[in-house]
Amino acid sequence: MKLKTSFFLEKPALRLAKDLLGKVLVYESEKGIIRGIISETEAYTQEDESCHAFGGKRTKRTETMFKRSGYLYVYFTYGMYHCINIVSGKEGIGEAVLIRSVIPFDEKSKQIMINNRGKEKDISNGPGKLAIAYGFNISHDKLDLLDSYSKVYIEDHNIVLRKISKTKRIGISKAKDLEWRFIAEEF
DNA sequence: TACGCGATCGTG
DNA sequence: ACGATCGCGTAT
Repeated sequence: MKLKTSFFLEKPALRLAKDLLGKVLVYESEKGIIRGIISETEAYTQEDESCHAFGGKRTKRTETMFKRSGYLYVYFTYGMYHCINIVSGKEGIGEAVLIRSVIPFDEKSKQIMINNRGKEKDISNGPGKLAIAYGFNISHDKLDLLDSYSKVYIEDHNIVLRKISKTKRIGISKAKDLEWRFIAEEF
């Protein structure tokens, strides 16, 4: 079932980061429907130095993070990769959850991902990789996952998680010690 | 207008 | 361990 407003509404980043594990990120792409089980996330809040919206910093890029929960925040990094986030918290507060890894939900999704990636291994186990696997880019920024006509949304398939671990975040230079990275280890 | 650097990835 | 590659943010 498609997750609606009540799942996202005003949910803080740390909570949403955990709740998204085991849920399914769906994109009705032109090449077919792509489903992936979210297996790794990271939380970013405006009190957090490594967050793009640290201290309430609103720029053209970060503006999306200040929307209400449930919007897609897409940014371009390292001159070649896109990263996908889901906005959390209340409108006017800059925070989001980075989707770091997904597991293809079914064979058809996997084939589309492989096709988009141009290889068979390690197709969606990293934020830049999964963006390529789905075909997401900056044009997908500011999509509203709660809009009933949206081609991007989250589904609940009642996947049971046996083990969730919490670690330090990756690839950042500030606020390194916060354990705001969440990984679904066993399903 | 100029410049330093990054919520990454693939190769070596 | 390191280079690719370029938009963003901050400073000039």
